[in-house]
Amino acid sequence: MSEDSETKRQPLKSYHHGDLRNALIQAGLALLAEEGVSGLDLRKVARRAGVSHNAPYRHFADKQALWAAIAELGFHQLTVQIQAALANSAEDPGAQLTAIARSYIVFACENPALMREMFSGLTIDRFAYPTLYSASKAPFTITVDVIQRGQTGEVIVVGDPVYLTVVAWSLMHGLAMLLIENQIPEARENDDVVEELLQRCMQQLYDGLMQK
Amino acid sequence: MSEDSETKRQPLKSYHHGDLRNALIQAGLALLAEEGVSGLDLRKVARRAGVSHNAPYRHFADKQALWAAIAELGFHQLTVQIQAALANSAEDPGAQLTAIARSYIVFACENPALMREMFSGLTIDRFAYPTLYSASKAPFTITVDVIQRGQTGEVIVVGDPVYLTVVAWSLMHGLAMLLIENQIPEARENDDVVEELLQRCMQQLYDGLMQK
DNA sequence: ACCTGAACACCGTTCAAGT
DNA sequence: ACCTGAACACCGTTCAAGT
Repeated sequence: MSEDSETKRQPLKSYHHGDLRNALIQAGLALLAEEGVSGLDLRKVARRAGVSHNAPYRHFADKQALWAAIAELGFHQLTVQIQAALANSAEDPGAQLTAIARSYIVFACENPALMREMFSGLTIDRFAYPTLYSASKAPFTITVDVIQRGQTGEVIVVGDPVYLTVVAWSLMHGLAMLLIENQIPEARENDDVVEELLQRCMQQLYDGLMQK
Repeated sequence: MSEDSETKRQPLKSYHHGDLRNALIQAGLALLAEEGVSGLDLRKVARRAGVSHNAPYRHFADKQALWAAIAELGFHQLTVQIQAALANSAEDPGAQLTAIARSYIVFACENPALMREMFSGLTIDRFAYPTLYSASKAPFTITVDVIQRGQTGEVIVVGDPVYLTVVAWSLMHGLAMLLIENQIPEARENDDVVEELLQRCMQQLYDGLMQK
């Protein structure tokens, strides 16, 4: 929440509060959590940050650019949570993949509006916001690594690790998005059911769906 | 496109063109396809339908209600395509699941903005737009049926068919959403890669990820 | 019933100006 | 450099009124 420990130290307080860019992003995150995607507007964000309605234009070309910066921070937060989960997980690649999927889904359920914003079409043109685009790929890259290590240890089947990662990522992403869209009403407000769904998804992925 | 063959017959032409409600939905679909989600606004939709900017309020409580109606039609179109694909597919449950997934992904890639609108949070409160919510579950229900038939024929593993469907649906939904968000750049504008990804997803789902 | 025109509050963006 | 106030075009919604 307060990432400005060193910038605050200097008495530079240039005109307003030293780091308006960050203040705007934080205000946007807060509004997203409180009011959802439809509550996000530029003037409201500026008001919340305590500046006039066009101060943001000093830091962002337009509304979309601020939205992109918010989404980018979302991807960084998600990546941090995934890495923390991996650090606390067993060496077993199966357990690691499940840990990644669990972080992904917990993050989505705790930040549904942010998650929607992150996957709202901002990265369609992947060169429009290059830092957003590359931030969005970090979870993918982490998963590729885990799968490669699993293959080296002969725990995971052979095959192009990128393709295998697309499969695993699609599964966790789909479950996350269906959950926040409330398409699986049994799981609404019920963490046990969410965990059960996660377990079943991963188990089916590991074992396969077909009768052997 | 033209679903008004019988309403046009009568000379009822009440005031404007007999079925404004439908004309507004069609105009919205067209705008969505042409300009994306951000191009959707109520006044523009009304203009395109040839009516004043508040005529829509005779048919929809507010902007969201029209958006919900558009999303609902999207789910119906998706359902029709899935059913058509199933009708042309072999009896084999594996082939049928792949056919469902292929329709789902082709629909998403051909209508990315509509797909985003369909899963944009409108169904979070699943009682806000009940017909939208029930329309959104049709693909799920169809998949449950296929899986149940596969279990009866002892081709698909035993287990709660609803849970198994959540797994399969998450996988196809996740792949579809990642594709339209351009998170898998190799697949951009390349139908062969999309088909390859689909095949790998389904194969991995059927066979399992782990070394046996 | 169904549609229109005027009106209001509000948003995104621009511009000239202030420190 | 960074911020403000006025201005413009536009949107969502409401209301009184027209056929």
